Amino acid sequence: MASGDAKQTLFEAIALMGKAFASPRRLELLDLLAQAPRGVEELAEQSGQSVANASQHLQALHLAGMVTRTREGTRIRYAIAGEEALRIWLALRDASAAGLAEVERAAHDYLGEDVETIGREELRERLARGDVVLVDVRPAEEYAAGHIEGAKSIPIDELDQRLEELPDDREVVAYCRGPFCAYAHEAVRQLNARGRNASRLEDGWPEWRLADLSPQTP
Amino acid sequence: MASGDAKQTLFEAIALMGKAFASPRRLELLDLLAQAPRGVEELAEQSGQSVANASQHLQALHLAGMVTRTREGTRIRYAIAGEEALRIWLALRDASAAGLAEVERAAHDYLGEDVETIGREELRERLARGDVVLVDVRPAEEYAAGHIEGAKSIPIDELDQRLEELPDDREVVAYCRGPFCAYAHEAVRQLNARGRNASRLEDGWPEWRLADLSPQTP
DNA sequence: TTGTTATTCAATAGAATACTTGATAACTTG
DNA sequence: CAAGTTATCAAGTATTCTATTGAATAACAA
Repeated sequence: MASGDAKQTLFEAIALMGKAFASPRRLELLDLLAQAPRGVEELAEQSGQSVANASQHLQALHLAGMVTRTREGTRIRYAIAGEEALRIWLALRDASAAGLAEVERAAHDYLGEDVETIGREELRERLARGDVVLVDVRPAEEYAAGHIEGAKSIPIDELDQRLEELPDDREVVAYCRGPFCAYAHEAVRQLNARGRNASRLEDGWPEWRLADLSPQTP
Repeated sequence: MASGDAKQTLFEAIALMGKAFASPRRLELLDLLAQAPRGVEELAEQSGQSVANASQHLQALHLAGMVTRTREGTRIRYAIAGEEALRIWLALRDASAAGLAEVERAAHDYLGEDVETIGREELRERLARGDVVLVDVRPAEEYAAGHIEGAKSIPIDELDQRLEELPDDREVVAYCRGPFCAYAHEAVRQLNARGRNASRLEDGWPEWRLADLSPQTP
């Protein structure tokens, strides 16, 4: 039987990847990248940290194989590394949410009171029937980087000015970054306040995409 | 919109869970627990670390919600926390194996040359047809804690003395802890050396169990 | 009670990590 | 080529993590 040494190397390599998920700052970057690829400066700003720091975290993520980097002229574009990376990140997030009351509480504080929710499968069926208007309320760049087929982009900031763009004979479904993203909640509240029938997709774009990539995900 | 504070808390809570996967020693404990529940002392010994150290790591895993602990008289029995924990651990392990050439190399050093492999689905079909003898070559306690239905327990150490227990009109399939466990490889080599037709299941008990728990896993 | 066994706690030294600031490198554009 | 962007590197300090040691606790048996 081989030495325990090789086995040790194995665990060390996996831990290297695990370390990538051990810092809130890195997770925040990963969360942003799950929506759309970005440059270092944008990532730094949107996650509220210094550029140098963000760069270091991004390198750590890159070393762990969780993100890819491509040079685009003068900027470097980071993107999430692929299905595996996305799957781990979502699994970790969900497990944490399921396990810790603290997360629940924080989420509730952040998201506000509940609004009506619709599941992925139901949405798919109703889209096929032409039964609903689907609105992507994330920032326009994230929509541009990828979105649910058939969705219309109305960033949450512009929603109240662009209400008439939504046909009023159909129910509205809003979605955003995921279950812990406040945009869709907010959108549904605004729509309800205007007397519109609206609900939000239970999760967001990354989950939808992952489900499309590997149809067996629940 | 709520403060970024609650959002921050969210990432911190997830990172807490991520930290659980950031140390090779902890991962080794988790890997053992993925096979069967155990007491602290056994875990310490089987992973080659001091009892106090193992205890601390186990507490970290417990805090992160990855393991459960139950008192049983004078000993405390740790077990992997559930489907979620198992899924994350396997996802991480696979992603690491897929991404890093180093892991490949270490695995190859450890496992030796390739032997014939059979997939989960194929095994399931052939078991249903009564076409193969399935042998669990892990230690007896791990078999006792859970095994593939229809498998016979022959720990790898005893295999050469118990060859006649295997009917020689059927092919043998061996399985063990998972793709990086050497037992099944070794078993197939031994069987081949005796002129038996044998192959190993491509992964192991935890993967089989997870697939049963949530049938959609690939 | 007094051992015995199994586990955890507390203290500590050394290693690794996080974030800051200021300098440097790679590439574009004028 | 010089000036301007964008990203990384390097060094320093504060913090956190890891593994070790030896002592403390909890459950049980004699």
